[in-house]
Formats: sequence, structure tokens, C-alpha cells
Amino acid sequence: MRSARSINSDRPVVTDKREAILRAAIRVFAHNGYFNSKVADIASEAGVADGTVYLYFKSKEEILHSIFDRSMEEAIAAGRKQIEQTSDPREKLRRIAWLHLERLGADRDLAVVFQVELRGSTKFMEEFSAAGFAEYLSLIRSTFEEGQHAGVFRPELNAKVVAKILFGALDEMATNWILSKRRYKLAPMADQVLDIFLNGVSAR
Amino acid sequence: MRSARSINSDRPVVTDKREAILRAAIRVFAHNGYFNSKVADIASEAGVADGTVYLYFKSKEEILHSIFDRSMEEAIAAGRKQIEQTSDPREKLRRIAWLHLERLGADRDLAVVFQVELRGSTKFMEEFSAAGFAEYLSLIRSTFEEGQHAGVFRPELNAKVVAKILFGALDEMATNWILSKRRYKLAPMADQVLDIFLNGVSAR
DNA sequence: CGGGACTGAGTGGCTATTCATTCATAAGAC
DNA sequence: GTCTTATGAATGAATAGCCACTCAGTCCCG
Repeated sequence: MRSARSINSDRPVVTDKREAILRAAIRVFAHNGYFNSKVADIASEAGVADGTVYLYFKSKEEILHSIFDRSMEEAIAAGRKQIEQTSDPREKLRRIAWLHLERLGADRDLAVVFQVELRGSTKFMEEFSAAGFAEYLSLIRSTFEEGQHAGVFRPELNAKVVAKILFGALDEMATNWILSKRRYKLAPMADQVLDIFLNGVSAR
Repeated sequence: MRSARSINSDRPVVTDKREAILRAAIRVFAHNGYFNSKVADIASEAGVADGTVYLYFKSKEEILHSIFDRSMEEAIAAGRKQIEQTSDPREKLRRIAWLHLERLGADRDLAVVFQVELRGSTKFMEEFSAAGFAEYLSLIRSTFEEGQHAGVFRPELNAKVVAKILFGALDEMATNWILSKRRYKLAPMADQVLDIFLNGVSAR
């Protein structure tokens, strides 16, 4: 990959353009929906010609994939890093939840793509499921199991189901935030979710 | 609306064909996704000509709307009925949750349309939000508030948020069920969700 | 017959993708 | 230093295919 011409220290132009197209796509998809978005719209939003898009992406669909892949990768990496910084399972879950909503709340357009556009077809869902999504759920699950072994959480609960419940609750917060006309901070909602959740799953 | 020709007691032919198209659409949308479904596919699945679809629906989009409107109406009516049959707020929520998953679990194709296809665009989401969806959330919310006044649930919790949490958790159960290859009963998951949820929100 | 239900081939509009061409820059020759 | 040639990134007009929707005509019932 770096065999040919890796000498030139900077290739800012290349990266910039690919990046510009991705950002433009997020904005356009968020506003019009994936299926109603024209490649021409993305190109003009990015300030490039239609054809240029195809120098960086194989197809319109690949753009959506790239958005998902990159964001998910970043999110999981950030999540793991947060988790390492504490050993208390409750605190770990708190950080995961907070981070989850903080990331989505920081970029409304990206949040729309994640919460709405990526759900728009079983085909996508299944592909994405297989990819990072399942990994994210299992990050929550294993953290919970850790807490079960430590005696912090109720041992009789099914960790897989518990993970889905927490994820589902957070997911709904995000979706509602997107659809709401009122503007409020998304991340703090994590505390309200966790209050109920932790209260529900903690060993007495 | 019923001013013209409400005399004919039965219009089975009309109803039958409209019904057949709706059912066919649910199946086709569930398998291919809304945007990848051709009106011609729906017509042939329903056993009618392309043009016939337009005798019953103004557009492809209206078909999707009709599916949503009818199902949501039924679901809410069924929910209210269940609620009337008990006065215990905890039991009311239990019935709502169970019913929620039971209905989706009974018709996989319909569930796919609801969980996946209807989420595929902010435009739809907003319209649907405005319609029955918000009503459903507020059904949960007011039941919860009732419980708060009765001293059963923690009074300091924000009922709106609580409703979203319960809904989100159930919603995630349904989505996961759809995507899962393994076949299991969806409705019983309601108990696991409620176990944690009620434990989390109940006054001590 | 009259009229409504139904048909399905055809039309129009739309848009993802391609590709011949342009042009700024790099590389080499002197 | 400057002219010539090579390179490939970028362009955007053209293509090709798709599909929602229409409508002229057929069918059938009373």
C-alpha cells in the first residue's frame, strides 16, 4: 500500500477531497434521506464534479458504508478507551452510555444518518449488524457480565438481553432527540437512563 | 366521509382487493425494502394489474402510509382496551409491553415494515411521529404518571423519559428479533424487560 | 346496452455511472 | 532556467436503464 511513492510527505489534497465528499454526503443524506439524495447533490455540496465522487468511491452505496464503518470504528475505539480507565462495572457502563449520547449529540447530521438512514433497509441492517454493531452490543454485554461476577449486578439476569435493553433505551433517546424540534443537550439524558437501568439491574 | 353510498352493507369485492394489495405490499416491502420495491411487484404479488393499484391508492407512498395508519390505530385501540381491564399501573404497563411484542411477533413481515422500513427517512419518521407514534408514547407516559400518583413509582422520575426508555427497550427487542436468524418467541421477552424496568422505577 | 372495474403496454422523468477531454503540474532534456 | 512531454486528477455532458404512473381499451355484470 505504501510501496509506491510513499516518499512524498504530504498528500493533503487526496485526503481532503475524500473527506470533503464524506462530510458532504453526511449532510446531504441527513437532509434528504439516502434514497432521495442524488450523487450530484453530494458532489456539488462537496465542491467537486460528479465524476470526482467516483474517483474516491465505487458507488453511492459505498459512501454510506464508509460513513458507517469509520464512525463505528471510532466509536468502539473510544468506548474501549473509556472502559480501561476504571474498574468499576457500574462506572464503565456509565461512561459507555455517556459517550454514546455525547458522540451522537455532537453531530446532528451524523446522528440522523445513524439513527434514521442506516435503518432504512434490512439489507443494510444485516450488513451493519454483522459489522460493528454486534461488537458494540457485546462490549456492553461483557461489561455487564463482569459486574455480575463481581457481585454488583443481579446474577440471574440474561446479559444479552440486558445489553439490548440499555442499548435500546439509549437509542430511543437519540432518535427522539433528532426528531424533536426543541433543542436540548443529548448527553445528559444518559444519567436518567442509567439511574433507572442501574437501579433495575443492581444486586440489592 | 360516509355521506355517499353508505347504504350498501357489504363491499367485499372492494375491500378484498384493497386488502390484498395492502397485504402484498407488506410482504414485498418486508423483503425488498420500500425503495427497492416496485409497484409492479406489489401488483403481481396481489394478483392484480399495475394500474389497479392506483384505483385504491394514490401513490406508492400512500400504501406505506395506509399500512402504518391502520396498524397503529389497531395497536392503540388494543392497548387501551387492555389498560381498562386493570387498575394496577404496574399490571397496565405489563400488558402494554406484552401486547406490543405479541403483535409484532405475530406477523414478521409487518414487524419488518414497522421496525425497519418506516424508519428509513426523517420525512416519514416525522409524519409518523406526529401521527400515532406520539400517541402511543403518551399512552405509556400517562400510565406511568398514574402510578406515580398512586405512590407505586418513584415520584422524582421524568415520566416522558421513562416512557421513552420502556419503549426503546421494547423496540430494540423487536428489531433484534427480526434480524436474528434464530427463531424464538418475541412476546416473552417483555417479561425480562419489565423485570428490570419495574425494578428500576418502582418506589422502594 | 351502459357503466364501472380492471388491464398492461407505453410514456416521461429521473439519476447513477461512464468516459472523452481538459489542464495544472511534474519530470526530463538541454 | 526554460521548453517539451508525460501524467493523472478532475470535469461534466452524455448514456443507459429504471420505474412510478397514465390511459385507451377490454371485460363483465345487471
